[in-house]
Amino acid sequence: MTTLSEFGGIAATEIRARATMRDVAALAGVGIKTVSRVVNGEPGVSAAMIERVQRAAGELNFIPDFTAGSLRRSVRRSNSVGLVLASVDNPFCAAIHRAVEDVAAERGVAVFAASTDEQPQREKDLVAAFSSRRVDGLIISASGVDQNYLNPELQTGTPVVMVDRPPVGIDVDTVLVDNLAGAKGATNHLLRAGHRRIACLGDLPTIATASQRRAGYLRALADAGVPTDDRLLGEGLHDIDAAFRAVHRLLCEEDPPTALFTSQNLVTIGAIRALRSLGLQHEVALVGFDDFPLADLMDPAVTVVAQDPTAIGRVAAERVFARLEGDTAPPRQIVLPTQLITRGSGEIRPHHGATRGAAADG
Amino acid sequence: MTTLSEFGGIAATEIRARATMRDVAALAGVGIKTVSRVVNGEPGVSAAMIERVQRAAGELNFIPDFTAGSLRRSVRRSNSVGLVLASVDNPFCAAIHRAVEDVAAERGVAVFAASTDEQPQREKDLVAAFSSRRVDGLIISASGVDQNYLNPELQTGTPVVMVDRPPVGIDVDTVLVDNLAGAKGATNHLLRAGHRRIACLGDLPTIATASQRRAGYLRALADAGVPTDDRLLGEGLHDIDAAFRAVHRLLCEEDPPTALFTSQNLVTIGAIRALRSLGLQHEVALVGFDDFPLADLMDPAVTVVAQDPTAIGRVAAERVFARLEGDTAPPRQIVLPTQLITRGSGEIRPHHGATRGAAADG
DNA sequence: TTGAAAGCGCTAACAT
DNA sequence: ATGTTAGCGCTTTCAA
Repeated sequence: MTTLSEFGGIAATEIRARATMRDVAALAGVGIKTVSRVVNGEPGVSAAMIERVQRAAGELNFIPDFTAGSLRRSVRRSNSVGLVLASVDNPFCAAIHRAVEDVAAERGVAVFAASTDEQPQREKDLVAAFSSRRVDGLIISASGVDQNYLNPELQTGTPVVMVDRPPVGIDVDTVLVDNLAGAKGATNHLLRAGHRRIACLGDLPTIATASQRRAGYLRALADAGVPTDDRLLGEGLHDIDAAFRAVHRLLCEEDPPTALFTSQNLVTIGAIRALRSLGLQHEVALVGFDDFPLADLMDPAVTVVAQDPTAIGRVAAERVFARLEGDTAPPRQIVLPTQLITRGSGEIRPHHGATRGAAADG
Repeated sequence: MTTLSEFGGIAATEIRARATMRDVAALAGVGIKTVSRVVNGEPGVSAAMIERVQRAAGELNFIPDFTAGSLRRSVRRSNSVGLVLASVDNPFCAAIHRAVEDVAAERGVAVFAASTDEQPQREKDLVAAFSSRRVDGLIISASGVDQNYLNPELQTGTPVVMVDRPPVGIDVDTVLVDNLAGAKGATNHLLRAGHRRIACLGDLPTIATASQRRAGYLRALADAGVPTDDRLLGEGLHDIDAAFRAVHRLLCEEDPPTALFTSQNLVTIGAIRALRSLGLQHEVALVGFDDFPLADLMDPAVTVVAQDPTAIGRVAAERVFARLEGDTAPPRQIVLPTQLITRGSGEIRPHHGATRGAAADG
């Protein structure tokens, strides 16, 4: 693999310090300001000068230090934004990330992305890290319960946009999905199919989206006059395994639910695995909040309440840049709609008294 | 949503310029260097001074400008790295991203991530953008055919590590997967199940991984003395739709394959959709290169050659930091193994002469 | 049209 | 233990 030759441990290609504007100016025999003008495409430089400077810059492989420049620039921008997500590795977050990147790239802005793993302290640490790098704006999916710590940052005029979860303690632009309506719609869909024993399986109620989805579920039941049953309310389900265990237990108990509403991606997948392990995937109905790749290729295909993470990311990034371009209107809360996508699992009708593999429609 | 009051369009909370070390020094009534020492935890400051400076810094919400500092620092680091991927939104890339982030975070290093969409020009533009922000290192999954453009960057001593695809024109640390062995293993697996007409469906042969996987497929056939058939070689399949169409056509032609080797994630999914649309998912065997979420929940579950993107990202990041910490050994090529995960689709035995829904085992 | 000098926020080197 | 000065690479200001 080593094709470039080496002599006594010293690489054939010497490490050369990076060329500066001064170096380019010296080589071209001009003033440093002329180089600056050429590099930045400022007017008022003769064609001959431009040619001469560009030749020198090319020879030295000069790449201007953007951050050094912005130290003195009047409109001081780092041309970077910070993106704080649950995990860059999560499909929902990754879609937001990509959308943010696309909007930023149009403006020559680079994106720092980082993951909190839902740890409030990490959220703060990341914001501090981005802040000390003087990002022009922040897009944050909150992990902590309180975003008070952002106040100093806000006072400097740095735009902050919250995504997916509403902020607490600060008043900033926010891009959310209508979790309550989506959850209500999902539950109504199951009620319409004839279900009366519908379980709601969700994440920690301290997570705003989880509690809103739960509220939507409860609202739908109440509106339909269907009594709630605490045994059908699962909480604190954070990953696939926890969801699997909770659903498995639920279905093996007395008087199990005939339908499941799972309020989050990973919970949905855990539920599918539990249903399969009991052979109940065609008996017990399932509607999940949040779409996921290949949901349509499952057996049965999975009915979901789809969000549009790309739209969330795009709108959030647009808010950041609007603020940077001078928008001083009061903070806005933008609520994006959800969409119920029926694929099969949510249209299964209730199988009364069936614990496993049983029959008889309601 | 607007809870903070406004007066005549002027926010109640005035925008205050960010505090500088000088401001803190003035408020604390000390020299600027003392502030620097306290902020950076340097020794040789009395407890009383530390207390006084910290109070002033807190009062002004002082956050040091890291980039300004590194301008003068002897070991000049931005404490950031650039990550250039096909798309941050792709599960394989996102897993690499997360692993890089984790290694970087341990060192207080932030990650710029960006997507090329396989466009060579974008690859160059992104490297230039990161370069002008003086990233300490670069991790790149090549989209272009040639990485010569990185030479100036390399001359400055910036560590560059290539991931997933080998570099052309430069000699740097590289983290790859054993594509040839993996593809050969997948093909052998199908041969062992009795298949003789095995199609190979891949991406553009200009993509190194695609051509290596194809080579592995051909090698396996040659070793087994099975003649190749050009009609069974699909190329240039970039997305799910293209793969769907190619596989659909292939299976509807005369003398269709009894097994498929798909050399990439999206191609595998396109193939699954095509098989399903023809009702052949239980007749035609399938082994895909690259694992994907829920592959085990498909019907049939999908046999794959799994890569470990987390390991790729981790190892790549570790190489970058090893170089930054002074490792001057010749560039290394690190080849990570693949793993055949049998789940069902790859163990289907050949159904001779079957075009759709037919029977009779071989 | 061109360039010299000052200074952005910070650290290094050198006082005190 | 604390402070002063110069200077990182660039842009701004202002002069030529």
